[in-house]
Amino acid sequence: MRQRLLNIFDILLGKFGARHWWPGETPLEIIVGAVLTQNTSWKNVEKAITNLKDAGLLELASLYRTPDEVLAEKIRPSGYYNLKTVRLKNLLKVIYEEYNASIEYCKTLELSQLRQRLLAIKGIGEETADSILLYALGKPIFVIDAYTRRFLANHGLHEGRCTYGQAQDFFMSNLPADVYLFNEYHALIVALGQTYCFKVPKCGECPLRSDKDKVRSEGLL
DNA sequence: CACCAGGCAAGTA
DNA sequence: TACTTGCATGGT
Repeated sequence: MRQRLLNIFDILLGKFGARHWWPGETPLEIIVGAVLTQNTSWKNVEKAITNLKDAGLLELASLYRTPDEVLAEKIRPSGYYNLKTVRLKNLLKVIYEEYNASIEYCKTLELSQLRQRLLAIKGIGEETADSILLYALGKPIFVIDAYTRRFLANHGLHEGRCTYGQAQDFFMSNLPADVYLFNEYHALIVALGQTYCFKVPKCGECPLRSDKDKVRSEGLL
């Protein structure tokens, strides 16, 4: 399976090229994007990020002291704005009070301990935590998302439905713990999903949306 | 008009 | 453990 996964990686890399993820210039921008993109299209998140940049708020101290009502208005385009305002503040509070108000300091901390602390924050689930760990802090952990689940189901790489942890274990036990590889692999799966758009029906028992979509992406792989 | 998008938490059974 | 629901905007 290790060779199969590495082979798929090479094919995807050849097809789509290096993705240079995460789309964001600074670790803070990546962290903010990770929260704002929860169940939301990246296009809408871009509008929100632009608003924050224009207002000079995409900086740790500014963001932390901005009143909730103001912050909510800036991130409005990303949806669930009241919820996400609280989630961002919860996260910033931990960075401020427990991590020396420094994202650089966070990078020096141990992966599993940091992950556990992030998951304890209200509004930070597994995908958001892992996106932050991998893309903002450079920790070797594989990010699982909706695209990745469809990818696994469509290509029969994993039997039936699996939990987040099972999907993550699948990749991490079959690949070397390499930040570059995890970074690029996840980004390439997203590129594949966005290109072939293979969805899984909510109601159906079959994990595959349609044979047509499966064949299209299988033809590539 | 319906449905979806790079989730998460809280409630129910 | 396994559903269900609220959260909300913008694009198709």
